[in-house]
Amino acid sequence: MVAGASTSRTDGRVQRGEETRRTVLRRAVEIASVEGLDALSIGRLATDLGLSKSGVFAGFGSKEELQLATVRAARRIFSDAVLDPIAAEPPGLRKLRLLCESWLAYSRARVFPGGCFFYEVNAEYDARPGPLRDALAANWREWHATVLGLATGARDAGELRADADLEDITFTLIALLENANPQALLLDEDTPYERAHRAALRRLRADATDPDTPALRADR
Amino acid sequence: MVAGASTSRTDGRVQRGEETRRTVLRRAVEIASVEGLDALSIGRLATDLGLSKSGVFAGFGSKEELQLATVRAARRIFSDAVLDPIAAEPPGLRKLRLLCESWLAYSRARVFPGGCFFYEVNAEYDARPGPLRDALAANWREWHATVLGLATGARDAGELRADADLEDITFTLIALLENANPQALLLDEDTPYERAHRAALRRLRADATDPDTPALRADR
DNA sequence: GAGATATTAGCACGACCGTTCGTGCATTTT
DNA sequence: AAAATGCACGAACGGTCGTGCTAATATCTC
Repeated sequence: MVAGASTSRTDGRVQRGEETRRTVLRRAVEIASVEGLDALSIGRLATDLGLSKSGVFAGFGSKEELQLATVRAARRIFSDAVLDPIAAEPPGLRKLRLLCESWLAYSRARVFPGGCFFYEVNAEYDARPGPLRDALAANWREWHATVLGLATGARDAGELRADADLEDITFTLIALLENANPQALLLDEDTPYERAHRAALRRLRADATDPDTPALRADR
Repeated sequence: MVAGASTSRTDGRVQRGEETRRTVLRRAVEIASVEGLDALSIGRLATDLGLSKSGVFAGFGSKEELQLATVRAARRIFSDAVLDPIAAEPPGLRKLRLLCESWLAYSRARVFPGGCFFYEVNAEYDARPGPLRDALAANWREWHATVLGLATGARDAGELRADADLEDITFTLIALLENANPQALLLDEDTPYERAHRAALRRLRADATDPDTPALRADR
């Protein structure tokens, strides 16, 4: 009791439990990316996955906890899809550019069937106080800090001008990326991704110390 | 019957009906801007407004029709708040800049309590086929065409370079504006509006024939 | 006035919601 | 072998949902 540290070495029961939790969350993340966190319903998840409603419920304790767990699961997926591929890249302008491309590929490839998970749920909860908004705000700050960190790295590497407003650059890049998503989905087009890519490179070039660096060629 | 053209000159009955419809829609638009079109419920609207559920229902015929009417109502409010104020302005770079400022003021002032109505509902329905998505896509195209039209006006006035990519400019401006909204709401900050404004001016300046035109001074 | 017409109210329906409860079952611990 | 643990089940709870029906009410035409 002192430290509930042990479910022995390997408990097949809890292992099975976590497996179902994962199954539920995999589906939950899909639904939420298309229809929002409000559209998550325990009964529907149960039906979709051939489980019992009470079983699904028991795995999370409440609907809100299910929603929070869904956000956490989405964060991991996002991180795997967008951040991991460029993790090994050394700081610099190239890394920042690769991040943009990685993000666009992530939205384009429909890693979440509804496009960017966070675009959807941020819009859903940005004006509704509560634990969900708090969690989403934290995720946002984390994402923002990541981009800002890469921008800082590029400046420290001497590839962005010393007086560049890194916060403004971060804001602009995120805006361009995020906005490609709804436009591509709503109009069923691919061009928004190209425009976002072009515009992002353009913005970086504007504050680059060497606008002719291979990472920033205009390519028309 | 030949032409159902007449509900006489002034029929107090239908007038009263339209009045309640307006009342319902005013509330519906508020709710939807914060919680989305899915969160609209006939019973809730009735309770909120002291009407009967069936009364509200009868005014629209179906939930989907209520949602579509809500979108139309929001479109009018948006147009009044953002477009009307600059309608008299002659085409040119200044008008384009004023549009950006008008939009930012609209989001900032919470014309809709949940920030930009369309940001919310586009995210909600951009991945869900159906009449609602179609209506939202049409609205988007209209908005896009408006911005593009102003950009074209600015170029035709000789204030934007002839070879400027107006589509890219339009995409970028919209992205900057729309993205200020969720960030301001989610983090409860005002700075995103300032960043969006600065970034929009910056983008326009980049393709302006005379970057020192008063409409585009950097102001720091 | 009478009668037509359009808006609103009252009520009931079936479906689904989140949640609670008691139970069965497989696994781990003793 | 017995006890304890943890997951999943089915049934049921009170609510709310959208949507029909029918009746009452207000306003029009005549």
